Amino acid sequence: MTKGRHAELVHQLERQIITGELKPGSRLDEMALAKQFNVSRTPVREALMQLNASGLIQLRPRRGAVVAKIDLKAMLEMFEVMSELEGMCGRLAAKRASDNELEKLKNVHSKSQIAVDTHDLELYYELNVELHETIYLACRNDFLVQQTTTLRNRLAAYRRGQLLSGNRINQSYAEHGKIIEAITNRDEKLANELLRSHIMMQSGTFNDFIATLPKDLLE
Amino acid sequence: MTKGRHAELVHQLERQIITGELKPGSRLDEMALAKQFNVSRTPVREALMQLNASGLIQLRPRRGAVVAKIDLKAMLEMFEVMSELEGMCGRLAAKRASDNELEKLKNVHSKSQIAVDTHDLELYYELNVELHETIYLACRNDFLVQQTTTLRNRLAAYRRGQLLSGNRINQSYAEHGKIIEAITNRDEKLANELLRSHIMMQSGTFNDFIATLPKDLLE
DNA sequence: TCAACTAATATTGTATACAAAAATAGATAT
DNA sequence: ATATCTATTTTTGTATACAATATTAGTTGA
Repeated sequence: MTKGRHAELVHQLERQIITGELKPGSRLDEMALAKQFNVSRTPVREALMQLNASGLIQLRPRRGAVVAKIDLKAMLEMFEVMSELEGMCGRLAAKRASDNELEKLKNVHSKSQIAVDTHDLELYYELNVELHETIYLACRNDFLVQQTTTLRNRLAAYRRGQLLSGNRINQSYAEHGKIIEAITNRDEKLANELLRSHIMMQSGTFNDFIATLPKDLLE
Repeated sequence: MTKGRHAELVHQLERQIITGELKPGSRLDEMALAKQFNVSRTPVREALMQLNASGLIQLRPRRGAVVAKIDLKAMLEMFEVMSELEGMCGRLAAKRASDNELEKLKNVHSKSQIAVDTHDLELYYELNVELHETIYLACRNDFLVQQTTTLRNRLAAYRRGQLLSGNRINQSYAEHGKIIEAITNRDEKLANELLRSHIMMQSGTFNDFIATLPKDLLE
C-alpha cells in the first residue's frame, strides 16, 4: 500500500460496483466502509470524492453516497455516446491496425466460430471481450480507449441482464465477421458504422433491453 | 455555502485552471490553498481528489498535486476524440434540431457575417461560442454535451495560444455556413464530417498548433 | 390507529493532531 | 568547488475530535 489507502479504496469500490457486487442505489456508509477496510473515515471520504467525480457514485450533500442510479434518459444518452466511441475505435483500427493485429482479429474470430458451434456461451463471452480489446489496441488512441472503458464500466451494472441468448450469438458472430472484414479492407466508414450498430444492438433492441431492466435499478 | 466547502473549492479551482489563471505544471500546495480559501486542509484535499479524477490536475502519491500537464501524444489523442464528439453533436443536431433551433443557427450566422466584415474578432469569438452552444442544445443529448464540455475544458489551457487570425476567421465563417446548411438539410453524415474537421482545423494545421505551444506546457 | 411534534441518535462535514515520507539545507570530505 | 551524507524542516497521508445537519424513535394528541 505504498500508493495510499484511498487509491486502494477507489480500486476496490470500483470493482465492486462494476461487477454488480454493489448495486445501483446501494448506500455507501462511511463508517461501515472504514471498518470494512480497517481505515479511518478520511481515506474513505477521499475515495468517495473520486468515485463521485468519475460518475460511479452520487454524492448528495449531507445525505451520503449511493451507487449511481442512472435514469432512462441518461442511460439512452450514454449508450448513444458509447456506441459512437466504439464506432470511432473501429474507424481508427481500420486506419491503423498492424498486420499482426489483423491476424489476431482473424484468429479470435475463428475460435469464436467453435464457441458458436458448440453453443459455449462462456467461451464466446471471453472471446468477444478479447476481440473488442484487440480493436482497442489497434485504434492507437489510449485516451479514447480509456474514455470508452470508463463509460462501459459506468453502464456495466445495467448491462448485466442482457445475457447472450443463442440467437443473439449467431447475429453477433455474423456482425463480428463483417466488422473484421471492414477493418481488414481499411474501410473506415464501414467499420465505424458496423461497430456503432453492433454496440447498439448488443442488447437486442432497446425495447427488449429496457424491458429486461429491473425496475429498482432505475431512479 | 450550503453545499459544502469542497464543492465550492472544486468550482473555483476548475475555473482558475480553465481560464489559465493556474497554468499546467503549477504546484497546488494544500496549506496555501487552505489559507487562501480560509478552510482546513480537509476540504482542500477532498476537492483535489475530485479534480484528479476529472483529469484537471495530477496527484502524485506523497508528492503533491500539480495542474495537469498533457504530453503531445495524449493531446493529439484528446483532440481526436473531441473532434469526434463535436461531429456527433452535429450529426444528432441534423437529426433532431427544432425549427426554432435551425432559425437561431441562421440568425447567429448572419450576425457573424457582420463581425467578419468589420474584422471584429471579439464579437466573432462570442458568436462562435453561441453557435456551437446552439448545436449542443439541438443534439438533445445532455451526457454528450457534458462529455464534450469536460474535454474542451481539459484542453482549454492548450488552446489559449491559437487566437483567431483574420484569415482563419474567413475560413471559419465559410465552414459554419456549410455546417448549418448540412444541419438544415438533415444531412447527418455531412454535418458530422464538417463539424469534425471544423474542430480539427480550428487550430489551423496541427503543425501550426504545435509550433505555437509554449514548451513549458508540455511535459 | 395514525399523524404530528419533540427528543435522542446517527451521520456528514470540517478542523486539528500526529505519523511517515519527501524536500531542503548544512556539514563534511574529496 | 563539488559531491555526498546527515540533520532539519516541510508536506503529505491518516486518525481522531468536534460541530452541524439529517434521521430515527418515542411520545402525545386527536
